[in-house]
Amino acid sequence: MAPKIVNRQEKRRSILMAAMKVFAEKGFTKARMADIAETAGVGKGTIYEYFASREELFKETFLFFFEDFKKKSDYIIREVHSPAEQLSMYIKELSQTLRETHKDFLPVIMDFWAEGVRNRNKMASIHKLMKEAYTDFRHTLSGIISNGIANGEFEEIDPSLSASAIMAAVDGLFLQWVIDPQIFDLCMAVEEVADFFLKGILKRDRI
Amino acid sequence: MAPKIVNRQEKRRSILMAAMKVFAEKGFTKARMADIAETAGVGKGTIYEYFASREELFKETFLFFFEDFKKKSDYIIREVHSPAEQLSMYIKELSQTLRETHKDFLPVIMDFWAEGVRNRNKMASIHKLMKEAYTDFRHTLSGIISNGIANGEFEEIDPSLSASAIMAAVDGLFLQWVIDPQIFDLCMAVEEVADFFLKGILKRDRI
DNA sequence: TTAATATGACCGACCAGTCGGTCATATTAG
DNA sequence: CTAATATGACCGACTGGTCGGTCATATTAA
Repeated sequence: MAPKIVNRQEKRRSILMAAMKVFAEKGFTKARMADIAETAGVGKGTIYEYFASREELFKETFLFFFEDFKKKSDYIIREVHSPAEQLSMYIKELSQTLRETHKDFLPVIMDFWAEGVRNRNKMASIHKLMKEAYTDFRHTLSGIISNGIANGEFEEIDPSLSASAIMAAVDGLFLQWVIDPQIFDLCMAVEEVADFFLKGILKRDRI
Repeated sequence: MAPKIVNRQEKRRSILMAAMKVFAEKGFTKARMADIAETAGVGKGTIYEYFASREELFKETFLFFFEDFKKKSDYIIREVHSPAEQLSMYIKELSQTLRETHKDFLPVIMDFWAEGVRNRNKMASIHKLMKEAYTDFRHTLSGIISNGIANGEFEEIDPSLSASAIMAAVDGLFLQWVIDPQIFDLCMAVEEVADFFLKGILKRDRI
């Protein structure tokens, strides 16, 4: 019955995609291996031929999202050269990704956070992944800011803390938007806040 | 004919406290009724004499935290009269509450968020509570800001969006701090960001 | 006063259902 | 044929919530 699937990588991928779809619909906690198997069109046992556990599927999903955004942001950094522009593009991309791509994955994103915070239990690895992801974000952003300071575009602010502040604003607005999408449009809100921030750190007068 | 002289309110409260303790240790999802019963020193069935379900226990816990903060913030609003001062005190109180009181309740707070977002399922009530809480925060903050604008302390900014931004910054920094407490001290970070924000909205020159 | 009785708080064994993961078997490929 | 792979029935661990029975104590009758 099982046909001529040959490429293991490909099959692994298709199972992962099915898992992501189910996660998206139900969230990690409520996603059942049986659902994933059915969605992938394979037997439940087959999943375990490709993934050690439900947790591994979850981790891979997290990495998928992270690396997806990373690719886009790397592109921005590479193609745009003014730190101020980089910053504003980066932030915009982040909010758009959250709003559009991730819209359907809300429950999963929340589960990432919820699990990422619990660093005591056996899901510690998710905490580690998330910590690394945030460190990476912070590093990228503070790099941009440092450049801006160096070339005189920005005031002499604390790059790391500023990076944290930007990420915080995006995450926090996202959270409010998720709870009640009526109050504002995520991208607009993020943009306004980013503008305010930029205005605050841009050197007014370069004599 | 009440046989035993049991203060029902008091007992209810003690069970709730036990639940909060267990939630704090394990998070809502992993907290078992059996654990709560043992911690409270009562039989499992007894819990159901006071609370309809595990979910109700969870909701009450949320309300407990929310109302606790609300009390403190009301006091600030009442006692301090300059909007700029109110704002800065309010933010400080919020971050302190998060850092100190809520430190041990991290897994629960994350569960509030995670559950609050899932507004489709039967826990819809948590979503509603959370939405109300956020609306309340936003309302308080934008009220302060409106006052500040009216009396000329602040620039003519959008009170609601500014309120959202402040909340976002606090929530977002909290999140990062939770994931990695090393990178900064929550209260310091919040204070710096708040100062930056205040500097940006304070009217520099009045005539 | 005290014994009989009524009340409802309390309990934990139990139920019914769930789900992640395993493994004996089936299918296919070579 | 043998090895590799796929499968889903099955297992065992776990859990939220229930229910019939118990018993401490308030009430009452004598």
